[in-house]
Amino acid sequence: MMNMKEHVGMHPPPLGPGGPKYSPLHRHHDRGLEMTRRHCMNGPGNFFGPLDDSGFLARAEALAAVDVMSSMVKTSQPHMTIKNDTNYSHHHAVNSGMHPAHFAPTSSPVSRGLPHHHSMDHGEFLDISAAASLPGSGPGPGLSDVQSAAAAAAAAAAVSHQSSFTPLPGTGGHFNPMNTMMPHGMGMHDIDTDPRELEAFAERFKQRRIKLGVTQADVGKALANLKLPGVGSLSQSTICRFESLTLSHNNMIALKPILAAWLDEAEAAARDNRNSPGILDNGDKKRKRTSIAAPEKRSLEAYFTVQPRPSSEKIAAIAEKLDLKKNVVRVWFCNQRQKQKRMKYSAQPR
DNA sequence: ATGCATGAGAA
DNA sequence: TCTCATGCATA
Repeated sequence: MMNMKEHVGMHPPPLGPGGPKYSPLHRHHDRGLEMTRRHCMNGPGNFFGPLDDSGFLARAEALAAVDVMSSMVKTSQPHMTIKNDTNYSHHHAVNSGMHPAHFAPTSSPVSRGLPHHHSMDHGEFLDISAAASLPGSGPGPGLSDVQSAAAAAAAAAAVSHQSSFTPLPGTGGHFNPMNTMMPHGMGMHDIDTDPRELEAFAERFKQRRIKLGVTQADVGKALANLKLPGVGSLSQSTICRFESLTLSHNNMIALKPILAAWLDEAEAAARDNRNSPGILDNGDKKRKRTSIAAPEKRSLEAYFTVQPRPSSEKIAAIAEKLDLKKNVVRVWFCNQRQKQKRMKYSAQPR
């Protein structure tokens, strides 16, 4: 079974299977650089200063950039503040349910509706009761059993959520979306939204997951198998990002109970040591990814410091100068904005 | 682990 | 059109 999306079918580039590759890799660049750049930026001339090591080349880019910027910078104010996700001031209602397309709802496996201010209630999206299975592809030694057991358990059992993972007292299990502006003296309810709690949980989750011999991808699929209402599968990417806190604060909060539930069950299953066949997946891969060259990326970053939200026209102008498709530029800006909001790099006091 | 992308829902 | 949650593809 493949789970390609509808959209993929629309304009899927001619591509062969890329083949899954894994690299223990590292996290080379970006974030830090990004931040640094922002902090350093003061004037048009400085935007590129810190970045450019090559000199003239970067300079050329800078000039071009300034050109476009000049039109958008009128009353410009170079400054950006790294906004923490506390700025979220809107939206979403809960999950839209899954699509009939196979089992993995790509659009909203979980609930997009994050708890926000006013009336929120959570708990609903974790209501679980399901059955899951795990991949039997044993990566290693003799962990297969554990994995299967874990998966099976997760599947079979329902979940409560915080279980043994949330040592925090206090909120009797309610989310408190508003702690966004508390300097430090949370009073009663930010526990669920407390960054430190999330961080602690993420770390714990990862450690235990590994101990169970389950991969990030396995966890994502197991969640789907649990068939919790409104909760589909999650990708390896998302699990990874959860563990590394590279998700928005709200997203972390929404996912935590779900993952906590899985972990709880998985460990229970491991304890009982049961075996389940587990469904192995196949994977078809397709879609191609466009990549933006370094020079262009640098220019985009420069523009971003000046105007994180360029108008459609500015985007078009930038796209032309950099010889990129307008949509690519637009998406790049969107993604850049999102990055600013990721938990790990948001000014979370710690 | 992370870059580029989609899509639902809110503005 | 943007935001946000997510994912495929890939370094």
